[in-house]
Amino acid sequence: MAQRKRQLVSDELTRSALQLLALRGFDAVTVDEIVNAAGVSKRTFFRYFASKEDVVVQFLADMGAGIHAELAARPAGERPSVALLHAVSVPLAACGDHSERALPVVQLILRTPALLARFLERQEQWRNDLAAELAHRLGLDALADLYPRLAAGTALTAFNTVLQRWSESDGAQNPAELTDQAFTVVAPALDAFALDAV
Amino acid sequence: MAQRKRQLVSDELTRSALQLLALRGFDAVTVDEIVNAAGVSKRTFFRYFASKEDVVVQFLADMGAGIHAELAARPAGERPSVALLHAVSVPLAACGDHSERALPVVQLILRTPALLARFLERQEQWRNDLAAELAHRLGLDALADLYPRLAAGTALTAFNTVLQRWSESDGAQNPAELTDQAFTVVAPALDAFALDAV
DNA sequence: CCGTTCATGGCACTTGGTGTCAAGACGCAT
DNA sequence: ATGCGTCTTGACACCAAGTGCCATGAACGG
Repeated sequence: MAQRKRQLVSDELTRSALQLLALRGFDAVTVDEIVNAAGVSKRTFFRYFASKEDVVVQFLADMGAGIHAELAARPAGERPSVALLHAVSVPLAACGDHSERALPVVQLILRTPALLARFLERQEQWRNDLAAELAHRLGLDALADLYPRLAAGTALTAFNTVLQRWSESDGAQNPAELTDQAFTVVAPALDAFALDAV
Repeated sequence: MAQRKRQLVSDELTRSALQLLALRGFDAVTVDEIVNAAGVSKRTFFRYFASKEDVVVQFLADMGAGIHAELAARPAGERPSVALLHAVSVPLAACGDHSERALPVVQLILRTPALLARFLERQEQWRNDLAAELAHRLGLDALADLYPRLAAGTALTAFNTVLQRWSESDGAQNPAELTDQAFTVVAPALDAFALDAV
């Protein structure tokens, strides 16, 4: 029950924050304004979010866990390019399905340097997780071999490129379609190891 | 002459900053300490650098311009994978040649979240520049086609992976060698467009 | 009904970063 | 040498992000 109350406060905080930030831009809104709108104290805000950037980036943070989980769930023998395509497709398709909410946030992040920086920093973590998962799938050493990190990074490059194009087109382009296109370009590198093994 | 004086102040600032930051860590050093060591005012510091992070990241910022210039200088008909390999190799080889100075800075950046974030943010700019240059070389539309951005991002993924491995090995591994290895994995994707054209 | 626990709010404080202005150094012309 | 713009700097005040600390109050269990 205390759990639910926490969730409630957190939700209200992100709601107020995203509304204000999307409306007036990241730098023009102070944390004091956000907490006033949400009806809590500034001190409480920083108990829920590590920084002003976090309240926005957190909103997309689940995607990282989602990609990782999806990759782990793919069948063991699947080619890396196919497994990664599916892993990345799920959250991107979700974006396309909820453009109303997702698009403003994505655009805000991609257009605000401070937010982009934090977002990319988070992605480094995703990349390490994906690399570890790939290494596990292929029986490689995540630290010694270059391939897992390269493959994870390349997949995330495709992810970012799709997100960027989707954002720039104001949601006009279909994320799922863009993802497929991106992976047809990138797949040869992702399967490089598997092909070498053959 | 005023130009040289500016350069002198800037150099002294970066020198003092890097020494202190490498010694005690990014968060444990305040800007006031840096400017005291350099003998200038805090206000002057922020006239030279946009942020505390910048004084470190700037140190590597030239690499971006270097990569771009190198790519532009490659022969027109060269395959993308080869052109990008050379473009990325130059600054990485320079790192290997000056490990004494470069390694501590790279390690500081990769180990400090705030610095990593700013560094990656800068790289987004590199990525756009490289994508534009690639599009120009291949007669593509940098905005409409996915390939240029994917290729630029993939090359930078290789770049980052090499940097990371070099940093983690405390400089033991040879950057030039790592770069070659990374590009043998990644090359198939980089040449995907060229092969399609054939 | 009492004590514990936990989230919150308020407050003081540090630090990064900016606007403003006056003072000094330099080059240049008279 | 004198006077005049220009450019750089330092000092000061100021704002906003973020943290440590402690009192308070509400929910929960005995």
